[in-house]
Amino acid sequence: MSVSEWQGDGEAMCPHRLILEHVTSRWGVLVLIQLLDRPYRFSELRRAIGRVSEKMLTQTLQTLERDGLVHRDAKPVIPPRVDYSLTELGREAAEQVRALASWTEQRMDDVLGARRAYDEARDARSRAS
Amino acid sequence: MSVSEWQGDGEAMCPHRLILEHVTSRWGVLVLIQLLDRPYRFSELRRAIGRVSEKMLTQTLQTLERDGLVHRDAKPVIPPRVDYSLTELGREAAEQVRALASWTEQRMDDVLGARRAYDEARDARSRAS
DNA sequence: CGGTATCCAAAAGGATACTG
DNA sequence: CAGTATCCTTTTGGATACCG
Repeated sequence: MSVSEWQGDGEAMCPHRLILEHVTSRWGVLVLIQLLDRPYRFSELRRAIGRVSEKMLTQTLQTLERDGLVHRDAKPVIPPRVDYSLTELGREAAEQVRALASWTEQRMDDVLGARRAYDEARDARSRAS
Repeated sequence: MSVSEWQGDGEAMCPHRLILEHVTSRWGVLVLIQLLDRPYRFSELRRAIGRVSEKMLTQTLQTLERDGLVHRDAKPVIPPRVDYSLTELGREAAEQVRALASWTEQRMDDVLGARRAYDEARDARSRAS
């Protein structure tokens, strides 16, 4: 499968790439993984993820809901209560994303080591010049 | 301007999320998947991905190289020739990313259907009000 | 509580010119 | 060819105020 096969036909980006970008977006990744645990209320989700603004969380949830990955259950009570959960489609995506996140966690030390080596090599080069 | 400056990522965020963001970044995803195929030269990679500026491709490759995911092989010839390939670490990451991309492709129709349903429901609601 | 609307700052990204 | 450097535009994201 070639990357260029996903590209748009001139103006818009191809749908495949767009969906992938929703799923791999900064907050999309975190929301999907968090919801694998269990359903969350809006504020609860915000606290669980941490350092996400109301605006970005709203935007992310709406995008994921529109793509059919997240189910939004707004209960008509006072005060309002809205629960978010994964659809079956969302669970599939979330599991892929979680696999990637787990890999990242397992291999973090290797990456950090590679970074140190890279930076040291760069510093040595700049001293030599 | 130093590399670490424009690469940003000053140690504000936890390393785990940071690595994940490099791997899932817009161009990072495309580069990793493309390099799963075989090593590529810079311009060759640029053509294969398409619609990526020189600047962004350079930036992405440097970030992935620093994280130890991509190997850069600059041959001291005229004209310059630089080959990029995946490291073992990079191959592991790329395979996870490719799995996610494949899922997206397989499930694209479901997502597009969900979107149509969402938009129609929203339009119906706005007409009713 | 769970949003929306608005404004503003910061970061990403593109175009162009230039270099070894 | 494979980049850097610079300038500029676009997008992203946060802060704040307000609403049902």
